[in-house]
Amino acid sequence: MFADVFERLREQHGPQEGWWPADSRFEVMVGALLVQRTTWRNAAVAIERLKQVRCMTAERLAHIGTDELRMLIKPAGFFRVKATRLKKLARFVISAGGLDSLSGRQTVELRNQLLELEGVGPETADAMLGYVFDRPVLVVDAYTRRLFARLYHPSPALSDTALKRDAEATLGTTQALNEFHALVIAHGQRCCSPTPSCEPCSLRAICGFEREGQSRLA
DNA sequence: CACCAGGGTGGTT
DNA sequence: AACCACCATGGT
Repeated sequence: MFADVFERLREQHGPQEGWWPADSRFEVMVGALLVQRTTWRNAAVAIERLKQVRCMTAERLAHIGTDELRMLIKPAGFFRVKATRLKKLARFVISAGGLDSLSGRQTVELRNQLLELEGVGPETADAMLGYVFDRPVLVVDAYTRRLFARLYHPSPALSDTALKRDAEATLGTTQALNEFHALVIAHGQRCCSPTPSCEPCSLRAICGFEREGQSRLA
């Protein structure tokens, strides 16, 4: 299932190497928080503004004034809660002894510690594991659920943990799982809108189930 | 104008 | 466990 979908997505949208560009791993962590429930476009503006004032480091973020931080990240939306969460993230990284120190921990333990952070749920934790700590995990987001709900239709949708387990067992490597996530988003942004409109889409048999009656791969 | 975007939290039933 | 309101800006 995952290998087949991966092939078709890559066929249609091309390789997604170099997705999630950033100058540092810490910048990826910041981006993972800032992009929550907004577009990458808006999050990128906030990221640029942080870099312009040299605040894209754990040390600077931990000490910057909350009001100033709020103003800087305002374009990303939810700026009050996100400012608080960014400062807690920065303090966590510092107290842990830096990202290299965090990298030495077991994956399950690291994931649980990320989940303890305010504002870091399952998806953000997995994004950090995959794109910061090089761990082979599937990031399950709204696009992923929507695509596979349509794929399995009319059968009931798989749980997030079931999707993760299958994808991680099938695709295996961090690179493949990260690229798969990028492909799902690229596909979702073009074809799999909330209201299916996959006319030009080669995965139309999957996405257009409402017009086709049932989903199918063949 | 309404709706959506690469979630998460806290409260209620 | 399944809902709900809330957080807030910017594009279509």
